[in-house]
Amino acid sequence: MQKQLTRRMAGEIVISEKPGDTLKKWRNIFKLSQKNLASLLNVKPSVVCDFEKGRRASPGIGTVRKFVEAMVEYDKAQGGKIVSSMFAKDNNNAVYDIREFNTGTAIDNLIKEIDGEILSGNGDILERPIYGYTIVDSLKAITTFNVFGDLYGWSNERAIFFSGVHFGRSPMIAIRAHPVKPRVVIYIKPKAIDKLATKLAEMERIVLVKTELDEDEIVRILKKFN
Amino acid sequence: MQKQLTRRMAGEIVISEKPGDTLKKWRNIFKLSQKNLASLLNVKPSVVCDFEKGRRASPGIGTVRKFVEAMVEYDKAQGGKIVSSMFAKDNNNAVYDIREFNTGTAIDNLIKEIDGEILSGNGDILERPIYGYTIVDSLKAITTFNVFGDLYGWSNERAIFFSGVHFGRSPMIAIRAHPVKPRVVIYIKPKAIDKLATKLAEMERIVLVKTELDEDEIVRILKKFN
DNA sequence: ATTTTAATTAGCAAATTGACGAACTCAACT
DNA sequence: AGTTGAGTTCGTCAATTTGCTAATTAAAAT
Repeated sequence: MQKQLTRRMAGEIVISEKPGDTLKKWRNIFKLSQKNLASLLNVKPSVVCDFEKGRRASPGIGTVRKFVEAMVEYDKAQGGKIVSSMFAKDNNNAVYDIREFNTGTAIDNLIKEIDGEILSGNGDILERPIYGYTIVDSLKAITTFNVFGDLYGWSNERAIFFSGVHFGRSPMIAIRAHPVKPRVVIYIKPKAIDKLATKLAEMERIVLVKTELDEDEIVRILKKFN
Repeated sequence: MQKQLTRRMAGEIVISEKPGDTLKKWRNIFKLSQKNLASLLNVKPSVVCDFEKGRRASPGIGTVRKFVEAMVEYDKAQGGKIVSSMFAKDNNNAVYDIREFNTGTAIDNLIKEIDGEILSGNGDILERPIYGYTIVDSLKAITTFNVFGDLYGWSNERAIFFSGVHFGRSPMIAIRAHPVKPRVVIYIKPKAIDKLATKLAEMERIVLVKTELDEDEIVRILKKFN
């Protein structure tokens, strides 16, 4: 649940030009001062600063873990606003459970364990290892716009660009239906703008924008941002 | 592209009971021996072992980065089989681009940069910072079963359980349509099994299974696996 | 104009990492 | 029986990290 977020945060920090900057980014997202975060960690503010400023070239993963977990824990204690703003409510989620194994498990072994009956498949294909499983509600999986779960990198504080827009209704309806909302929706070269789209945008307090640039140009331009 | 994978790997390693085990898991996925990986990193095999066995309680993020990037680079040099097996082909993907900023950018600033025209939204809401963006093809986003992108934690070497199955056609059709395939599909308490389902499973060389246990029981049982 | 609050910089002591090499186990071949 | 390959354990040591205190700058608030 929030483990997923801590992983995302940790991964981003580790694989980053400037881990310190990324750390700082997250601290800001959680609306914590250095002093504040330091006290959560029982260290002095200068320690936090040293990490953010990159004085430590390669901090230990224990340090990273402490940092991200402290932030998430803190948010949880405050009601979990930040964390939950980054995830859809599990309510309407097609995924019932998802987990990884640390070592491979043979398929037939797993089948045996769950008392499964094989309807198709045989031979050494059954001996291949698998490394995790997912349980989904098939009905929901087909009827839910779970695509939109993919759209939120880590924060709903973001812009979503839509290309191939005809009237601009469908994207806004989908957003309306989805529990997590972006701050900005930008239509790329829309054929037209349906009134309903702007109405929904207003209702959701989302900034709706159109542009006549194409995707490549937008990408090129946005590269400048850091 | 593969940055996303390195982040996932790094995040998993950092936020893990036993980072060494997770490291090992990934090394196995990339089908590398310790010796092999060590030579990629220009260190001796014992170094790799020390990390996997947890002799270092908190290795530096630089070390983690070196490890995961070496593995991904290695795979890339071999044709990128492993990495690409974990992602849908970009061909059929609704997501055109996805990126994060390291510092927040004001909405109106971004709008200005891309020469956007505001159709709805005003006031200080335009000054709020955003931290990333996503570009999607709306048509594909609505018509593609991108839900299934969510189902693949990090590997297609996995089992997918489907609950609420009626005839078992829809899940297999969706899998057939999706570029990434699981190794095993397990129906939980299906009402019936359509012939088409088994036929498709054969075609895709997927092991198709049904079980009469319910989700909770399966979860409980699978907890044993590590 | 003065005081807080937030963030940065730097020197230092203790603890830990990162890497090596050598010795050792344990299967799997030949 | 002997050899190879993969993986493990451990003593060693230079290089780095971790966390402290104290001093300094910057920006907000009284």
